[in-house]
Parts: sequence; structure tokens; C-alpha cells
Amino acid sequence: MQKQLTRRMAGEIVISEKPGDTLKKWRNIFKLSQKNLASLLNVKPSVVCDFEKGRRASPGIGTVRKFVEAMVEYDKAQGGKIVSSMFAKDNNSAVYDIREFNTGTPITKLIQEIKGDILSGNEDILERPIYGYTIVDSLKAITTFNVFGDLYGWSNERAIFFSGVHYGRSPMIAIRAHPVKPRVVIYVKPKTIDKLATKLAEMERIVLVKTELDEEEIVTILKKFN
Amino acid sequence: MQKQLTRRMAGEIVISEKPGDTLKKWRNIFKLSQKNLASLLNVKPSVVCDFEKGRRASPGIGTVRKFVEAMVEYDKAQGGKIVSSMFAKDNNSAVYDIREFNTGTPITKLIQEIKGDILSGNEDILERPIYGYTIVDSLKAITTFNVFGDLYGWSNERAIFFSGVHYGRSPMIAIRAHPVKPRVVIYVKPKTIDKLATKLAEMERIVLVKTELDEEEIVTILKKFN
DNA sequence: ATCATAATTAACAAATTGCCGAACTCAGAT
DNA sequence: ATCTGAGTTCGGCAATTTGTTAATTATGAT
Repeated sequence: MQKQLTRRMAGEIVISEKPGDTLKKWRNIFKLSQKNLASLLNVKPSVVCDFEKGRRASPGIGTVRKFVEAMVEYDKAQGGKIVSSMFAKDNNSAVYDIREFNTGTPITKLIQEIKGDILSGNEDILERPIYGYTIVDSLKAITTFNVFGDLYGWSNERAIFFSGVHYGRSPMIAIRAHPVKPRVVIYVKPKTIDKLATKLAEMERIVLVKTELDEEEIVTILKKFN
Repeated sequence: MQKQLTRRMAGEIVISEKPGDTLKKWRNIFKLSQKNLASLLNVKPSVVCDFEKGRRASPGIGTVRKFVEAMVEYDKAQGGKIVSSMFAKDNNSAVYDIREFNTGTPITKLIQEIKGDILSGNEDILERPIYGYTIVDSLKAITTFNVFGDLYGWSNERAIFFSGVHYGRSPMIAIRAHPVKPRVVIYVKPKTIDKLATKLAEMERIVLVKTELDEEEIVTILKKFN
């Protein structure tokens, strides 16, 4: 959550017309004076001012990073009120985990690591790299509300894990209906696999896989990926 | 949509452990060679490599910006396939517009600009600054699906406009139920205002306003804000 | 009118970036 | 066996950033 916010702040600052103004905006949101912020960063207040006023036109990303991380850290030390107020609780979310990789990981490598069995998918697709994954509870995903907008991180070159799968039809139907498609769909400990599921996967040219590992084990394994 | 993506890319690069790797990841996603990218930027390929390999520990945000914008621009020229594939269509979204400001805008100023009438809200709150707004169709927001997770941009110090309001009860009830609260709620051309709405607003210490301008006019006015 | 705090500005030394060009490695394709 | 495209490494140099000190200008509060 904190990392998400720092990224957001950094992105906003970098792309802004006036990075200084954006920096200032965040400083204000965190209710810090230039002096306060400067002391968190071990620099003089004039430095903070220089950046806000755009006197340094293109600060290094290291500087930006220090700034945003200092603010978030500071808030955390104060109880994290600001940071957490930025995020809706979204408690009953169907999304168990979602992450992006920096390096493209070949589909085959992922399948191997999670001890997956390929149910559908021809060889030419299997070497394609993916850049992230999402783990969702399929029942919640369908019953609660529109998770299908949140399944995709920032690349759709990704794998989607469905847990709580019974026959595997509904998730594939949902994917068929959705305009954006993942590269790989992985059923976590499915009861059985309906033929329709594999058929749809073939039609969509999606690699369909099942694994007997549970969500926790999967997350642990995927932590190693970058 | 493009801006959103550039911000995202920039943020990821800045916060990344290895900004170079992240840069490379994006170059790969856009299917560009170092040479291609270099020529888009009017620099030599070695420059691209130097950044990817981290020879420059803290490149300026100007550099990062050039890089990400070049990639997105390039994709756009090719038909924008990559960028749009990053976003689910989400066509029937209830969100009409959502934006962030760089500068805190006092609530009173906003109300004045949109010719709003204050229905509830005592003076000490009115001077507080807000940092963004969201305009939603209240009916869609409630009937279609969980928009209430998407109402908040990156600051909850914001105004929320509801259009299609009948009595104004449902939107306030939803806000009451939701853990994150806006500073200002504005009803766009409401039919009538139920007492319960103002009562709830008072309880939540939210400024409740109505305006007779329509969505388009509001967006035009708010464009001036920064 | 005065005092304190916050913010802005100028001037300057040391370090770093941004870019180039040229040499080099490492596949694959011919 | 050689060629080509993609990527890597690095010395060098001008332009910029990073940080300091010290003086100056708001902005309130007493």
C-alpha cells in the first residue's frame, strides 16, 4: 500500500507540467513545512524550496524518491493516517494478490515453478513472456461485484490464478466476455475441469493450467520472481 | 488514458530498486529495440543502454519523462494498441470525469465557480482545500456495480459530483457506508433534496451543495483549475 | 510595532548527469 | 566462417544538479 502510493506520487511528480507544484501539493497533503521535510531529508530548507519553485528543473529520480519516501515514512511514524486515508478498505475484495514483474518471465518457467499441469495451449505460445499475475477467488469475483476491471495490473501479458474453482467454466466464460485477455489462466486446486473450459481456452489461445498448490504456496514461490 | 499510463510508468521507474530494469521492461512491452527507442529520442543507442544498465544512478525526471512519453507517443502513432490493451474498456462506467489538482483549491472557491448553493456545512470546513473531484451518475453508480471503490482518486480531500439525483438520499447513504469520505458532495441538478440527505451530511461533517449547471458545463469550468 | 516562523533568493564548490563515439560481446542467419 | 543486428562498456567533456550559507521577504500572532 505504501509502495503503491510512493509510486503514484513519484509518477505524478515526474509527469507533471510543474513538478515543483506537485511536490508541494504532496508536502501539503502530508501537512509538513519545508523545514520539517528538509530535516527529514537532512538537507536545508532552501533545497526544498528550490525544487518546489522549479529552480532545479530536472531533479534526479533519487531525489524524488527520497522526498516521497520520506513523506510516507513520516506519516507511517505518525500512525499512517494520511496514507491509509488514501485507500478505500475494499475488505471483501476477491483479489488475493496482484503483482508486476520487471523482467518478462517465460510462461513455461512459471508453470514449472508452481508445479502446474498444462490443460490447453500449444507450444508457440508457451515461450511468450509475462509481466505479472493476479490471484482471485473465482466465486467472490463473480458474485460480489465487478472485479473483472481489477484483474489486470498494468500489463495484460500476465497470468491469472483462479482459486475456488468448481468446474472451471465460469471463469473462462467471464474471460471470454471481457475485452482484455490474459496469456495464462491457472486453476488453483480445481475440483474437476469441464471440457467447455479447455475449449474456450483454445478458442482464445490462452494457456490453461491447473496446480495443486494453494494460494499461500504460490505467493511464496512467486516472490522470487522479478 | 495515455497520461495515466505515463504516470504509472514513471512512478514505477522512480521507485524501482533497479530503475534501469524497469525502463527495459517497458521498452520490451512496447516492443522497441534500444536503437529504435534511441532514434525516437534523438540520442545514440549507447545512451539508452547506459540508463538501462544503471550507469547513471539517478537520472533526471526530464530524462525519465522523455523516455516514457516517447514510448507512449510511438505506440499512439502505431494505433495505440499497447496503451489501450493496458486498460479494460469499462464502457458503462458510471464515472463521468475524475481529476486531481496540483494546488489545493478552497471549497468556497469551487462552489462559487460552479454557482453552487450550500445546503449543509459550517464555516470552518468551507476554507479547507481540496485536491480533486469526481463526477458520477448516481443511478449507474448504485445499480451497475461497485463504483464506490473508484470514486476516490489519489486524494480523498476532494469533491464528488452526483448527477441523476432524485432525492439525494442514496448517494449520501452510500457515502455513509463507505469508509473513505469526501470533503464535498455536490448534487448536479437534483429534483428535490430529502431532509435525510442534509442530516447525513451534517453527521459526516461533509459540505453538501447543489448546482443547476450540467456535467459538461462543470467540466469546462473545472478545466481551469490546477 | 515587533517577534517568530515559513518561504524565497543569490552565490558558490563539488559531484553527477547527459550525451557522444568507438571498441566489444553475443546470438542468429547466411 | 562471416555478417548483421542488438546490446554493452567506457573515457571524455559541457551542462546541470546537489547541497551550503546567508540575506531577504512574506505571513501571522502578540
